[in-house]
Amino acid sequence: MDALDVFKALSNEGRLKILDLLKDPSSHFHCESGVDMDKVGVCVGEICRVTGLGQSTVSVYLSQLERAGLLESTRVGKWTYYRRSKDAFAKIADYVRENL
Amino acid sequence: MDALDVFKALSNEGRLKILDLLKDPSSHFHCESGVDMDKVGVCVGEICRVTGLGQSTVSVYLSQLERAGLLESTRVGKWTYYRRSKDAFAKIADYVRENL
DNA sequence: GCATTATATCGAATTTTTTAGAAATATAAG
DNA sequence: CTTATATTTCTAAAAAATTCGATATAATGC
Repeated sequence: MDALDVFKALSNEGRLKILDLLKDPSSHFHCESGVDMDKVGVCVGEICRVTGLGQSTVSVYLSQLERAGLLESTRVGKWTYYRRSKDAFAKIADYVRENL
Repeated sequence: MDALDVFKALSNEGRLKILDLLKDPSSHFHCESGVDMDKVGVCVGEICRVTGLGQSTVSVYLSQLERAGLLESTRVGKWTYYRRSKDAFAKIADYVRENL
């Protein structure tokens, strides 16, 4: 885990907002293609729609969050679904408690 | 606690280095004025000397870290001694685990 | 093949952060 | 009160991050 990358990813309001929305996808987003958002994640376009941020901005944000290990993604057809990493946040909490 | 301020404070290599050095002051710094560094903290000039960073840079860094609640300071005579906050890091760890 | 849709990447303008040097402030010592 | 030292604040230039629109890539359906 690159702590600096993680903290940089977390030091932006828009990215924190996305992380928060992704805690409970089905209550914030809806999905045309019928995948289970709570399992597979949410596609880029939906995140744009809900946050009001531009498409390229959201795409970059999601890449940063994924590179830092906070999100995971799966490509299904033309959609890329992003979801929260299952254990990243507990690991970060442990890191903060033990190493920071 | 302003999480964004905390993560911004943590998203810089120099500031992370300072936090690390301040974990064990007496093994990295020495003190002319004879205060107990492990209790009171380390003065700005010493942090400049050890990190090699400019004095105004270090002063700004320390202010940012203090504003985010990660450091505390005490002025004694002409020196300002900075030390790690006793419980900030456990609180941040809890925040990450529960709210992020 | 071509048109459409979703996402990623590029390029550029804007904003923010970083950082150093200079000036200002505060304290101590003579 | 003057001088020396430690720190903070001011200023400004350089570097990095933000953000958008345009373009490129990838997948779908005709």
